Amino acid sequence: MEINAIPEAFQTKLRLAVLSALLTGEKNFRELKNITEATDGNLGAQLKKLEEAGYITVSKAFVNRKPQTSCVLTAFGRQQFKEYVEMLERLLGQAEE
Amino acid sequence: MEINAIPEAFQTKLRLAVLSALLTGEKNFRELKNITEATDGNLGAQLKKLEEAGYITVSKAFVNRKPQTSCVLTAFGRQQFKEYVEMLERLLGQAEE
DNA sequence: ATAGAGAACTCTATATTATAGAGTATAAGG
DNA sequence: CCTTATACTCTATAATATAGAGTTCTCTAT
Repeated sequence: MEINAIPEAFQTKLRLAVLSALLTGEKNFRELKNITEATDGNLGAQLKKLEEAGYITVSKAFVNRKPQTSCVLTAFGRQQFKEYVEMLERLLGQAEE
Repeated sequence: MEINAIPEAFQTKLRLAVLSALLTGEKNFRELKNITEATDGNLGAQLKKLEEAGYITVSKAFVNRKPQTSCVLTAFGRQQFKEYVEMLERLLGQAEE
């Protein structure tokens, strides 16, 4: 990954917070809303972007007779996150030599 | 540093690229322009924001009889960069346990 | 049947912010 | 003076994040 080609997924607090939360496993819409403190509309919009970019998978089902949207990080999403962190580590490392 | 309070400095490619470039030492306006491929106006605007936020120090002088703007990372800027990377590492680390 | 509740959406308007690009100030050199 | 180079300021535009209202869907209760 190059410093001039940082994916949009990492360029807002909200999307980054969503990805971070998903690193530790599946989360539903409510959980993400609590974690990020975003409004329904905004969270929905950003989830859609992350899904379209292939970072997460969104699935819908009825759980306890209530609708539930669940989000999981894709292998690609996890990999990109890792590469992003590694790029930053590399830059920071260079500086300390 | 908290995932819900990521500094704005890290929320665009351009500012992040500037900070990254400065990790390895002082850079002048032209160098930053080449590295980031930004326009004069945009680079100037983002440098101003980074300066106002205390991440960098901008100084002006005449070098070889030409005006030269030089930018250096402040201790605060370096520290914040480090904390940002550490936060991401922590999040990534959690996920792998 | 029908009404109501809860979840999560869609849609639209607004606010914020990044960006481009023109114009400007400054100092040096011819 | 007039030109050149640098780096700025200013303004308009484009892009995009966000808020919030309204909608859809399914289940439950009456």
